[in-house]
Amino acid sequence: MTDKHVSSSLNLLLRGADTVYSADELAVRLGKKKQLRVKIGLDPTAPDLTLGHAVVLRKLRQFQDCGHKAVLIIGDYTAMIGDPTGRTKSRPVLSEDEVDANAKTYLDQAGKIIDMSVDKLEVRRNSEWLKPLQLKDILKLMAQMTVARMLERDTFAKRQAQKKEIHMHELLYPLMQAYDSVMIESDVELGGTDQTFNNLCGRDLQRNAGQLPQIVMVMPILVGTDGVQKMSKSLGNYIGITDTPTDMFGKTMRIPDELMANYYELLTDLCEDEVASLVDAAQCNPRDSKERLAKEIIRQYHSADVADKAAEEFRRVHGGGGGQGLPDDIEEWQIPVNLMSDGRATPVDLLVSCGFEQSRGEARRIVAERGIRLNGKVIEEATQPIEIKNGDVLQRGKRRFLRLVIS
RNA sequence: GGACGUGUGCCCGAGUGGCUAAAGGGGACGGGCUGUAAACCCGUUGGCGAGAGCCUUAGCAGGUUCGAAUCCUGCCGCGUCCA
Repeated sequence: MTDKHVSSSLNLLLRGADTVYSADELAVRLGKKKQLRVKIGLDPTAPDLTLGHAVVLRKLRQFQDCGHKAVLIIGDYTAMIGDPTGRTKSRPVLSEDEVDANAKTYLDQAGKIIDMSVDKLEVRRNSEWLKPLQLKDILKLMAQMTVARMLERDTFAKRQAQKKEIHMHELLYPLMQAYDSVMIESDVELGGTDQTFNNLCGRDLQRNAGQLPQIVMVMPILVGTDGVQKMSKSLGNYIGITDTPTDMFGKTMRIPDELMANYYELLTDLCEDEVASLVDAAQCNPRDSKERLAKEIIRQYHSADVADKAAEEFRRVHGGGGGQGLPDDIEEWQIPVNLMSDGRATPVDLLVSCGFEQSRGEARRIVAERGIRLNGKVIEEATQPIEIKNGDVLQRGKRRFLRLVIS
């Protein structure tokens, strides 16, 4: 690698990063022209990946593309504590089978983003080195940290201020994660900004162990589709990596305009200038830029073809006024025979039975709210039987469709 | 271990014996307006019932009362202070 190469890959690698501790060190290490070990930790308790995870994984991919090696740590042992960042309650211990299953799903999904070839990826579980530790080893680990420093950590500090409880074992979490860095001799650790403290701990332990401290690169936390909170599955404001193209497209179109620039930067490869003009309302209709964004995202997890189709479908179903068209793929639902009588069925029965509504009361309400249509026509009466033909389309609100099948 | 508090619907939060299925806000959902954005407006937000209406619910278990989410007792969870 020439110096020129080094500086161009440095530019690429720094793109989108929130903070690097430190960029200078990174430049030096890249200059050594050896394959770097780039660590990323994952939590086997939550195997469903969102675009939030993608931000960090995409960065990891960039390192791989520059010739470096990704080291994925499956935190099967740290998961027993649960990252205090999420201030989750104590977590149930996962069985080995669960860890296996979760790790597999995770890898399947991550494979859509990172390079899975053997020379570019190493997968390890931290039980490998954490499990055999004796109390004396743990004490040695703990001796490398002071209480004051540990309590500096924002989540602990916050809880202290609010007089909330902090369990002693939680204090160990950052150390365990840091110890991972020592064990795999990582050169770079990637994470979200909420991981800054944990990752920096790794530097201390490595230094004490006589290793060159890892460079810590933290990526911004992706804001969810609500435009307010961090993207997470439990908050329901997420776009999943395994979402269908239709969902991915729809969800992306529904993000607040202000989020576009952010999503462009963190989730696509478009260059800054291009993004700048797309985001400038004077130069580009926000709707069109958002469509472009949705396409760019879907292309990565599906294909360019699929992305175009999703865009077309979206325009057809939702475009202009009320939106008349139907989606390409409508899930079919077989009406149970006992609901039908004389070719008729009651809306309430249908709605509850097909899962659109949880209770008959809800079903009655949604009909009263004029939220249910059959073949595009609003159903007025919740309890009057209506005629159903094979292939009729039942619609709830603007985006849920079901094709009724009568056998 | 002791003292005092506190526990309400998805969340926050009012109520402090009947008019309370329970104010208000948030969220969510539906409708309107739009670019299915934001903002804004309207509506819905325990179950059953075609309907009148009936039923279940206020940490848990009992009790007082014609009647309790509201008063009493015990238990549990949480919090603050003291040891």
